[in-house]
Amino acid sequence: MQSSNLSLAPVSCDGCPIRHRAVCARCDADELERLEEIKYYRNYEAGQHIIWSGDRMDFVGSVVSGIATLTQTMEDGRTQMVGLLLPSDFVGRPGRDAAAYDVVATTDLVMCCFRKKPFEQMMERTPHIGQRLLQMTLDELDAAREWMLVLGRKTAREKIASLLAIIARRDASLHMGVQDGPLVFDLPLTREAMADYLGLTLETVSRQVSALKRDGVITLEGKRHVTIPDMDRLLEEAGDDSDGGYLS
Amino acid sequence: MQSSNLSLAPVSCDGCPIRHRAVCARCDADELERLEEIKYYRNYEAGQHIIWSGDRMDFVGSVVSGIATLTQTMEDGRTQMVGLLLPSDFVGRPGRDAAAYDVVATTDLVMCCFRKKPFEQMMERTPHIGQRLLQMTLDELDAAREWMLVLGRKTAREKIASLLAIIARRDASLHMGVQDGPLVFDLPLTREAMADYLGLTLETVSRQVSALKRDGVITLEGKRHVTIPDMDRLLEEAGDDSDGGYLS
DNA sequence: GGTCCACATTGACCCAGATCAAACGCCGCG
DNA sequence: CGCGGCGTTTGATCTGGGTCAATGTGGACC
Repeated sequence: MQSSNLSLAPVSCDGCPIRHRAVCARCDADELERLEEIKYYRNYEAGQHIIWSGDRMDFVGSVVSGIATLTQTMEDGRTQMVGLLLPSDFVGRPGRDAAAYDVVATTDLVMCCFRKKPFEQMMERTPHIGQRLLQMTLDELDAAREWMLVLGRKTAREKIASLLAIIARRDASLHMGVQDGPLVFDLPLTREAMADYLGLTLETVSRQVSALKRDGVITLEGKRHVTIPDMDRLLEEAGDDSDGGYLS
Repeated sequence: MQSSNLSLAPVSCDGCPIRHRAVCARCDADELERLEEIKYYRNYEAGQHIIWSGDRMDFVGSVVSGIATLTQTMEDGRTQMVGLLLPSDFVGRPGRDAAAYDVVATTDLVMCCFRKKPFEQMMERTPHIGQRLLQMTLDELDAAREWMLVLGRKTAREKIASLLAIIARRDASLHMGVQDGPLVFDLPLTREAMADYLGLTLETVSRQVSALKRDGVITLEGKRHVTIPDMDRLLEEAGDDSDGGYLS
């Protein structure tokens, strides 16, 4: 189950895979040095709770590798995912004591943690960190608002198509090969997690994925390996502007 | 229709009603002075479009008085509100050229605008602005995520109750009288706007409002004036944790 | 190779909320 | 005073997606 409990974390920021995308992106060598003093790495296994909603937070940090979900749950068990955390995404909120959401690792995961108090102090003195965090927060706010349209107004089929488009797009932006061929990727989520993201039941997710497959919008190998022969077609199914023309 | 086209805007920041809640909240006298050089006021009438999605933005700014909505619309006309802008809320995104959403005034409204370029430059030099904007953006992100739970998982009745609770709460926090009596306020939204906020049809909104009234959860005078005899009861109907215990 | 278990698919049925349609109430205006 | 329009309510009907239940599938472990 835990293929390796050895730390796969980078030892210093120099070789860090998220060095230029995380909160620390704008920091210079000097600032980085001070960050290193308050940072430490933690490993989590797939399925493990990283943070429980309501818990006192004594750290903030960045996802270095792996994937986690941010979820909210009502007393009766209804669950809504409110964020998907990918490498370089920030976890926690400076200036708040208690966690507002559950954070769960869906794959094995490495976090780069900063002790909260010193990090907050450093934010006061280091504009670069706050500036970068502002950028990232604005991006997340945009993503959240995009998602509100999906949740509030799209049909089940459009929801699934939207999710696939998002995952495909970020996956493409990761291995930045500008090959125009069919997109291929692995779904990092179970059907249930997809349902929690989309405000659906897992049965409906399963049915709509099957329908998209039947209609040739996607191809499946196994349950997780997806091929998208025609991205425009997928975007059409998602109900998005066909031009897809918003580059951040 | 336009009761008064005269500027009701404050002339200087000193007497400004949102002085201590807007982006400028942390600014000192000196910084405020520099802000005043790049600011100007604009008035809008109820119903007027303030910003069209996709338009080039040459300003950012704060709502001084009045209420506006942030909405996203699909080609086929389905619309989803993604934000409700109240006095002190910030409009526009530094570092982005094109507006991502439609902004529409739902009441007569006054905006305090800053020319975008100079504002961005000033943000670089004035940490206080960025810090405050970060706080505000984090709050909005939390609100958006709260809303994702409402959109994705709540029933129509719970959605209406949630919206009423939110409006009641912010209204209470405005006229900070800690009177524990029944809450009373005016709905700032039409049934259609409520529907756009909640991902419902206006008929369903109307029916559920009637149902809450019939069941004594709320009282209505006319179509807009709402009394909430028992806030805990309303929160229960909203499906929220009964304790309501998150103070920011 | 067989068993187990978690994940996934598929089917049958039902209901909350959408859709379509009609009518109400209120206000401003000729 | 009657007219028209907008926001709203209410009713009748339809349907997308939820619910409940059974079955399929593949990988880990004995």
